[in-house]
Amino acid sequence: MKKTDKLPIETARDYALRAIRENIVSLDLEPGTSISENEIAGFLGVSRTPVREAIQELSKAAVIEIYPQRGSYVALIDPLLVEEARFLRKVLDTAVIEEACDVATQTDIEKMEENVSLQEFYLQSEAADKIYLLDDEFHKLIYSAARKETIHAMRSNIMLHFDRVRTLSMKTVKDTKIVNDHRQMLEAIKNKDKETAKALVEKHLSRYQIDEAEIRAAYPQYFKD
Amino acid sequence: MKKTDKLPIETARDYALRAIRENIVSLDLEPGTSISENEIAGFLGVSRTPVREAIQELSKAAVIEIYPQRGSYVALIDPLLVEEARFLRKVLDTAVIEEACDVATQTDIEKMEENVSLQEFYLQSEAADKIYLLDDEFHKLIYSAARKETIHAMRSNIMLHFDRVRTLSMKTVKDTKIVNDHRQMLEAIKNKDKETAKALVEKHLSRYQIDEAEIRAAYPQYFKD
DNA sequence: CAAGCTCAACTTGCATACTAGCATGTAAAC
DNA sequence: GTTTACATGCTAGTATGCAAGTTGAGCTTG
Repeated sequence: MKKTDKLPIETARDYALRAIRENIVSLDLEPGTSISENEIAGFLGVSRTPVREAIQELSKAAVIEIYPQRGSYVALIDPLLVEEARFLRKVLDTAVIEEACDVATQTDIEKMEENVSLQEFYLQSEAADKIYLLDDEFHKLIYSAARKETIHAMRSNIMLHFDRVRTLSMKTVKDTKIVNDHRQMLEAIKNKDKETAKALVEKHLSRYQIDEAEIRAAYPQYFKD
Repeated sequence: MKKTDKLPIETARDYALRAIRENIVSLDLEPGTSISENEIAGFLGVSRTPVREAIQELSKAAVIEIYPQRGSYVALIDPLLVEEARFLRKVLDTAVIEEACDVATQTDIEKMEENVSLQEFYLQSEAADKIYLLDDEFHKLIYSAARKETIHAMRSNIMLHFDRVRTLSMKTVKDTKIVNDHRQMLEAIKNKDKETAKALVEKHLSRYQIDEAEIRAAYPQYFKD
């Protein structure tokens, strides 16, 4: 597990949640790893209570399994849950980008424009981690433009399952294509072209699906079944 | 706030969550009411910790607002959030019932059959509360048939906003029509008729939308803005 | 050697004590 | 009468203690 510093603004609870979540998505906490409230509390320098609350929340999202009086474990990657996450993302992203085509304001579009430009900039600097963050931010901006921020927040927990696979597939999926997808999505929204936007979402998601079989073969110990 | 007995199987945390949630949906905890961890802990006969965890979860769903060192309040009904919940439900229910048309097994259909039959039975006895529970159960069965149980679980939190309005509109929406909708949905799934199924979902949801303006006029103190 | 028991070391669930910050009422100063 | 300082009592955030249960190592005993 890797340590992150606690930001001054966040509570101990939010800090613990962020730290654990980041480590799960990055796979620094490997699927199947046992974790304990005490251990993490000590590591992060906070007490058990905020850590406990963070673990409780992640167990709701089924990325941590709690066995009372025995221990807690980072859940193995469950292909059925990954599939559910992918289904949810496809259905929601599609519906939301359509809505964004209808109601996005000039301000919304400017924010997206700035974001995609930054992506294109970092593409040249080959700063993959920056692009990763901007990627998340871009999709969030679409939800925001569609006035569906709460849905986006709700989406993020189940998406953790998808995100772990995304981490594993990062090496094979080209940033160039991702950023290009985003640019095209933005143009579609500008043109209020729903059909193109929908098609782009599907194409975008399919990029991560291609090599799941390979990933599973390469990291069998991470997977359930 | 109304008291429910703690079920032997559930933890104090689950008990607190269930009790608070039920009271919010039923509006026995009215929108705008201030609540405190201490108060509820005393009322339910558990300590602050499980109550606190329950409140934290509900604050994530934005039905409780926490102001640190000041207090927590049952959120007013926010029309924008209600709209988001309705949007989410429409998008998801539609996609999921389509999927159910494809993959529902005979066992799934038998469970739904049993549920709808019970609804028709209680319709004659005019047991509205029973129908309410069966209603929720029926929609859950559809998600289950589509193998989208986790999405359903995730759905339930944001749906609280919608459910509060549903409580207020219960008097005007006729159970007869609801149950009839369910019967027709089940038949559509049996016939694998996706188009009819989708149309039924939209019709079904529109029933609750009709009188939002009236409700808002009747209970202005419950609404935000 | 093998089977079974004991017990220590863990785990999470829950309760409670303590801290820090905010709101409010009161009393004193002007 | 108005304002300001402060005491008081509330709040949630956090730390910690205790209870109850599981696990596994190691000893005991047959």
